[in-house]
Amino acid sequence: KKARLMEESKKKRNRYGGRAQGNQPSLDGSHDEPMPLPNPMVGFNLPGYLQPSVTRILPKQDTGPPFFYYENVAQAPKGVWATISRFLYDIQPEFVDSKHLCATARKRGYIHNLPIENRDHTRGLGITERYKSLGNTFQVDTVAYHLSVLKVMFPNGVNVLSLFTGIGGGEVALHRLGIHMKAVVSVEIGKANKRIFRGWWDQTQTGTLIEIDDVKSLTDDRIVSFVSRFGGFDLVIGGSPCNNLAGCNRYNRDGLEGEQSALFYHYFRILNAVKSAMARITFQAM
DNA sequence: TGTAGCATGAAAACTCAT
DNA sequence: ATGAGTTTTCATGCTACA
Repeated sequence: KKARLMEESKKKRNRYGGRAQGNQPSLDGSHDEPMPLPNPMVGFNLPGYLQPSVTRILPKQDTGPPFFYYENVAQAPKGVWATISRFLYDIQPEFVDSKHLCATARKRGYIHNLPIENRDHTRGLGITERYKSLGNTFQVDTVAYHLSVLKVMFPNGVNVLSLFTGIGGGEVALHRLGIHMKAVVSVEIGKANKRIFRGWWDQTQTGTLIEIDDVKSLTDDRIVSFVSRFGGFDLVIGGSPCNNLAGCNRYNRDGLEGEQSALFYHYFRILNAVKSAMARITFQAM
């Protein structure tokens, strides 16, 4: 019985791996390398957490500018995070369960005389669509914790390249941190998400917002022109689609080569285009 | 045409034992 | 270490109904 189970799981793994791998062989041929998730899932450090915090020294060429911030589901199919890490300069992922940064179960009473209509910036969506958009966005408390280091580094504000903006969780995090956004180039394909984000921006921000529909249409040439127009980006931020990675997908969990999740490679492409365009600018200035 | 409501499994981590 | 049972998971497709 044991042998049969082993055999079956092996077969399944091969079938799954073949599909996930697609016709795109991994660069070093090993897509099954281990990337264990930490337990507890607290990332490199947490505020007030009694545990040795990780010290990390990145190679000079990987420290930026620009800073970048990439996100996806922790529990992706095997090998996916290893691949993502390999493309993003072998930087180790910081896995965090947001339950360590926000309390979802807190019963409180509130007495106030504020208006109670039009409270949150996701108004105007149906409940199904709203739930989906909220479920897909950054967890603002967690992202704000990670981005909080930027506050003292950029007292005059930041230029942001925002990929897969969604309803703007990253921008909301920056805003809550009191970090001014001088300019945001936002790439988002969802009409409802764009409407929500634009509405929030117009009501809370004074900086420049440029909207682009599709990462595929953000060509290297356009990136060069944006970089020269804004003098470079301080932050490239985004979480690429999880559709083909997420555990609850029963139909197309095809891994990083899946139809939507393969857009990760555009994040990689665009980040490198920004880096090289910015390197050229500083070289010209010298 | 669009959406609320509901049904649909499996990979992989996790727990707990040996 | 290994294994069996349990738990968790940024989803998708169909149907009824407005």
